Amino acid sequence: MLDIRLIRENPDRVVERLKTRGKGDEASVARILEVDGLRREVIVEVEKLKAERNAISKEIGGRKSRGEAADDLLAGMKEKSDRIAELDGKQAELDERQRDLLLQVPNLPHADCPLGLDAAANPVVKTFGEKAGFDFEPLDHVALVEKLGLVDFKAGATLSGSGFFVFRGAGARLERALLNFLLDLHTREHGYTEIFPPFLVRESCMVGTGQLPKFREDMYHLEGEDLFLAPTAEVPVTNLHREEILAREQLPIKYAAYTPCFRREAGSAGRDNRGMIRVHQFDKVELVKIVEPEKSYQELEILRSHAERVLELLGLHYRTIELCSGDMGFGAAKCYDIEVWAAGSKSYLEVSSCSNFEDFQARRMNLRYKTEDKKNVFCHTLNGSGTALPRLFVALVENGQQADGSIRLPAVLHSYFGAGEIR
RNA sequence: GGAGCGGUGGCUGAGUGGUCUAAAGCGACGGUUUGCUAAACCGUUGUAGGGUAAAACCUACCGGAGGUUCGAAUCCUCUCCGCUCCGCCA
Repeated sequence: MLDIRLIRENPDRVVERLKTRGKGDEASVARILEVDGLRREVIVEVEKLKAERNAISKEIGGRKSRGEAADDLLAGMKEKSDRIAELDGKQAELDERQRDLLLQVPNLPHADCPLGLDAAANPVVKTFGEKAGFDFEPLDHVALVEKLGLVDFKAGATLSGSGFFVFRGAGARLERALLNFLLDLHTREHGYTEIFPPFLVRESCMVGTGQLPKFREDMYHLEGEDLFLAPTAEVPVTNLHREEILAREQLPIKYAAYTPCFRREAGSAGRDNRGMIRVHQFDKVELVKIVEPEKSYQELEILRSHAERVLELLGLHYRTIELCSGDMGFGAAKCYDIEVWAAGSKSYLEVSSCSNFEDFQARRMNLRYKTEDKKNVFCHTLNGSGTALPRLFVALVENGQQADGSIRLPAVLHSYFGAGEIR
């Protein structure tokens, strides 16, 4: 959520920055300012009336306690109170309208963010390794996992519908091995505190991290209960500190959490619907940071390096791209995507998205810290996948395949998996 | 699911309709005194919004939302959260 004062004081700058996203969001700035103006007019009037009422009530109290009559003061008070109630109602309505509008406005892209309207304008900022070479035609993961019995797509469809799958045998074991590897890496070597949160969260948490109110149709919602299935651990983990004022010494806070992620993927029917690339439930280890504002961009670079390290340890070729203004997610001010090469699919798969939200989420969830000079200031929040699993699984399977159909695993996984290859 | 008890400032905790401008204590911060520390004494001490050139100042906030009243921390209704016990349960 943007600061209403920023919009009030620098509307032109806000409009100019929102335009770089290319989604027409700047149109709401004028409406927000209009509501804000009306709102402040009402506030000035109602507070003046309240001050008068308070003064008269106090005088009435004083007289009554001395046993004096106060009828002259009581006259007209009822009308005054009714008018106050009326204006209070009007103000509440305007407050709500203003908040509704503000919650729909995306974050302002950072000044460094490359300008552009879609993925074509995203610069590659780093590449690691090279595409694996094969002296045979590599298969894609669907063929490989079915041949080896690692994943059962049909069973997933039977149980839950399309977009769900079942790991079996060595496939399930590899998934579990990867989770352990990732959590160990981030907690032991990168200094994150492990969190295992609830997978169901309140609406207020979904608003806090920015999924709601705008993206409701992408979320699973429980019938009869006001709970949502978390689409990412970002939601429960970042909201761990909602409505808090943290001590400066607590920062930076660094959390790593495994959760399954639930996404309806409404509107993307037919896209990537083969295999495990785009599914309704998948596993992910997420990294979340809560930091001081001055340090958030430096923390973003570190966060990104932690996600990249996963692929480097696994020996997987990847590229990191910087998202341009028009391709960034709703809450991000700056964002990197990390894409791993999958030799069978012959494509780069997004396995991590590392974002700095600045104070966008913190303002929504009222997450602050006390500065050295005792001011309460919104924290900056960041998160990045470290990493998403099914696509990592795909890359390992496709890049590790051998001519006989077996799969060779990177050395760091051997102890986790209990073997060096799957056959 | 049932019954009961609670929710007040950074913390403890008083407060059953009118100077509540929320007592008192603790803590924290500043000061005086002091060889140093401690003690003692004095003072300060929340959040948000509005307002102003800046101030002054004003408003709201006692879990949340409504209501009663000229006036609500206090009375009423609903609700959320916590704790205890019972039932059920992996």
